[in-house]
Amino acid sequence: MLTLKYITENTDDVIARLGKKNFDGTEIINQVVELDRNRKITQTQLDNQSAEMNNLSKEIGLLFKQGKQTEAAEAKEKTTRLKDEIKLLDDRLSEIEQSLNLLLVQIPNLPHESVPPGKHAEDNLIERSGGVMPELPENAVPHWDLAKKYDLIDFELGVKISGAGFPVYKGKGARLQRALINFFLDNAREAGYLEIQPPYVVNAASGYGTGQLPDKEGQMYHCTIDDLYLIPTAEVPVTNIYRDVILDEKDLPVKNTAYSACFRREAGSYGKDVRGLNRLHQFDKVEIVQIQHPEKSYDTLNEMVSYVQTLVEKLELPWRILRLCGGDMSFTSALTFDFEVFSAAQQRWLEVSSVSNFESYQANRLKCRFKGSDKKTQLCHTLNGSAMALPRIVAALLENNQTPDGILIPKALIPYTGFEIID
RNA sequence: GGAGAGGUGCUCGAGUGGUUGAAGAGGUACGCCUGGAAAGCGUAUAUACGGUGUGGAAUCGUAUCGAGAGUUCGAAUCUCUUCCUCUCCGCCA
Repeated sequence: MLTLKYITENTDDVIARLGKKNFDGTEIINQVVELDRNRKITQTQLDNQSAEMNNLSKEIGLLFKQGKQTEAAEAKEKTTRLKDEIKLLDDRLSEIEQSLNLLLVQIPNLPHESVPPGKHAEDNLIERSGGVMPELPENAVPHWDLAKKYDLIDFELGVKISGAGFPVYKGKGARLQRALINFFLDNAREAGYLEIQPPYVVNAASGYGTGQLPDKEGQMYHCTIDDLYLIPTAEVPVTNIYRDVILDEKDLPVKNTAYSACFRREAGSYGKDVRGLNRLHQFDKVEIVQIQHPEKSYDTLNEMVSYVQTLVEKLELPWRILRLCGGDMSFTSALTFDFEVFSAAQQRWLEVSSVSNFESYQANRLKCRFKGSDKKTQLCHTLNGSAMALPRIVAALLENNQTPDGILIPKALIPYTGFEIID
């Protein structure tokens, strides 16, 4: 969430910039400013009363020591009134802080100045693109047919065991998954990321830390008996490593990567758009996370985008990078680049990665700070990106590389799969 | 799952109702000392919010000793709830 300080000091600017996200913040921001004013007044009053109380208590202690019982008893009586007032003020302060917090989590992050205006995905800017569009054989088919033909992925079996959206990978299909995971992890490690293997379930505090809770609760699977949530992405456990942490400036940037299965309830629609691997309840993803000094976070964002680009290039997929418009960006992001690869048989661009700079929005909620040589603590900037999500990559690989003889594996991946063709 | 012990600052560790935000030690930083280093000596070393205030600073107040609630004039210290850790037993990959 945005910091109170920033909102109160830049009120008009905040409202204006929220407009780019198609968010009318006039009312809510003014409420916040008003509440904050109240908060300060109440806090000051409370502090003063508490100080008086503390002084009185000390006096009483002294009086008792000196054996002045009557004076002590008199002083005691004075505290009754103070006590009531303190209780009242304390309650009021908690109420104000609660309301404030409730409002703050409803305000999205401010978009970076380079974010293009727009409301929908069509308004996103194509930043750059690359790769070669494949020429498919006449009888080319979408990946769900290929998966069946070569017995790589069994969607019906998944339905039997779990439900729709939980595919079963088999044989070379399963090996391809494993190969891609290792390929992505190895690349990330070589790019300087520390590999992490996080828990797949998290507690509520972690859910709040990265903003899945309270508003997006329905998107996560919830184990109610133990009040734990299945992670929708490794971002959640990995980022929460740094919850309530004060880093040393010289430890920045922190670069972490993690593979995890990702679980999404995603009450989505059915049909062509979500067929096959396009949308799943469980899928595999390698995530990259960086925590960076505020002054360097946009350089880091570029670095991460370039890194992801090397992945799609090595996989020899036609790709393009979109700079998301204000309306298509996530709630928490300041600037987001989406990667899409072209899935030739479906004739569609599929989103395979999303790389974002959250600036201090997420860090503020996490209380992830750093301390520099000037001994001041300030909020870090956090960034993350998928590098990458497997299902759509697999869809594109299958579709684009189909030949009459079978499906060819890109060169960079062969050391990982141990086979060159699926036939 | 049963029985017991415990959770204090960056770390270890003292502290069982009254200037204790917290002794002591270690670590770290800076300074002195040294030709350089070690040792030694000195100083500093939590966070948040609020007040006054500044070029930067500074300074005062409040809260925080796992978390939450309570008793009390006063709680790290007493009570309750809850979370977590450790030991023993049981169960189990």
